[in-house]
Amino acid sequence: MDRATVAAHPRLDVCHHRSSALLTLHSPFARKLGAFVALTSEEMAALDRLHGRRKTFPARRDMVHQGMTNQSCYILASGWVCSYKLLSGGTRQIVDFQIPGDFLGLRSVLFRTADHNIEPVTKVEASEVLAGDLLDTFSKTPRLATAVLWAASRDEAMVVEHLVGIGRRDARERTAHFLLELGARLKLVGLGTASGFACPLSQYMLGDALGMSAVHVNRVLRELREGGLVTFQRGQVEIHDLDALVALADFDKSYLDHDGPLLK
Amino acid sequence: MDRATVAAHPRLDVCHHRSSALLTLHSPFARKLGAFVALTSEEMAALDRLHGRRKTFPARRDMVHQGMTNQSCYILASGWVCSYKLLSGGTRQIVDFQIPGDFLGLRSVLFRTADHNIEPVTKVEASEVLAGDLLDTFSKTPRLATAVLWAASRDEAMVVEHLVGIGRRDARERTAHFLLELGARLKLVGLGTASGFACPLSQYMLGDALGMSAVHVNRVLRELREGGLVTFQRGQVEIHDLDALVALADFDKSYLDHDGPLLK
DNA sequence: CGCTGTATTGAGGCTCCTCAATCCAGGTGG
DNA sequence: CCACCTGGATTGAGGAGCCTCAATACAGCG
Repeated sequence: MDRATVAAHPRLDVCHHRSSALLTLHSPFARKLGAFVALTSEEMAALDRLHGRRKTFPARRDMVHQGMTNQSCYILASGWVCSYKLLSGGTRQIVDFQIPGDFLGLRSVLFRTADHNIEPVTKVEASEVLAGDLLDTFSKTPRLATAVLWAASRDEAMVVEHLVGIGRRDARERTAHFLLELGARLKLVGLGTASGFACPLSQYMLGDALGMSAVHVNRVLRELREGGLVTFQRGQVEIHDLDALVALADFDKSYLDHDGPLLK
Repeated sequence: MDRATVAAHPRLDVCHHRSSALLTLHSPFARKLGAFVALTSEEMAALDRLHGRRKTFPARRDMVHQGMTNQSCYILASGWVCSYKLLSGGTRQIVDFQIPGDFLGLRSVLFRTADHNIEPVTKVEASEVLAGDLLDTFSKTPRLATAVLWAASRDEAMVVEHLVGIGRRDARERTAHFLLELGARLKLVGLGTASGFACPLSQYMLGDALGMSAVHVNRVLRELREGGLVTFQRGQVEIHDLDALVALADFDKSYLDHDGPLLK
């Protein structure tokens, strides 16, 4: 994997989104959008201007909760957050986790009121994106609107995969799939390797994400550990038998990754 | 709820998307986008041009299946379709049903290869939208890109609600929620009333959508029927006690509907 | 050094599944 | 016009998976 040299014409820089030196000068978010739409330097600059105030949020205190109106959205710089919905019974379902480079709260902005809660799992740093700025940018830089549509579709694909898992995979398969997906995403932003990653999630959170009880999560993790597949202890996930895990989970990462920008 | 008269300036026509006579001249799809972004007549025209060949598909034969490349997407004119994913074990999970006016296959176009299957539930008529036309339209008519982003986000909200249901609602609640959501969507496009709607889905399909077995669907439907809540027989859903059903399902339809366009 | 949140393990029970039989309606061919 | 066929709906019986409750073990922290 040789690094491409920075070409004169910026369009060419992003033909292979993971190999452009120039891109690493921009935010991980810009790098992500560059995977979908080959961005010009103007578009890159517009993206950079989008980043508003840098804000810090403490762990465990909701950044956004259901029903709030006129929210901003955020681009996550460091830390993990989760998006979840509360049910009347007091239970919750975690829809997704966001890791550095992810966009969050887009739906809360597009609809005027938030339809889900956003809670930092750890201490979080994020750039605020004002709703007005976002919509202005879309009208002035239409290709960015398309790029964000693309990114949103990738997020939707993840939610769909999550739905499939909860609907049709049993607890072991579902857990395996979840860990593999998380690992693949973290690897894409340089926060993990093929053999493992740091993971700040508690078994309660895993349970709320996987649609099962924390107790059962514990039993499943033990089974996976005793089967020599994967270990999740003390905030660290170690993948011991990737192939077996992939086979168990029926994991296909194609929905997470692309070879290059789809729109030239 | 008085009907607004058709104003001279088209921008104003769509302030209340369900009350504009002019809009009914356009496709249901245009009406839906108009709920998000107040469309000018030029934008409307661009939307109309998007509709390509009208195609017919027989029931039960996949229109698109996983892995196909270079797909078109479609705007559904009549009939029902479902989007589903197959698992290695031979089971499937239905992610969503599409009804007239819905856009389908957007993700299959944005990514170059389809990540899910699309199967007509009934005989279907749909306008083909070519991938190139779609992207061209986005660049020439940027507000339409934003509008489609909005519509895609609404779809995502539905998938999220579906995920929450499968993860954290039991079979009765889930089924009730599903029927309510379907009813609300059909009502929005004039295919149902508050008291019921025609529904071509078999109990097998319901099971694949709700993440349960067809046998259990049957038992749950019986319970709901015997409880006087709702009857689903011979392709017809009759809602007998809407309030009780809403309470049971913890149903909040705000994610389906909006008061008016969000972007003026 | 107790407090608090998390992890771990056991016991018992409920939900939902699978397998299997029966019933019913619509369509088809004789 | 009826026997047959097919796909869906319905019901029963037994079992697997996951849940809840509850106890105990840990680890970090003020």
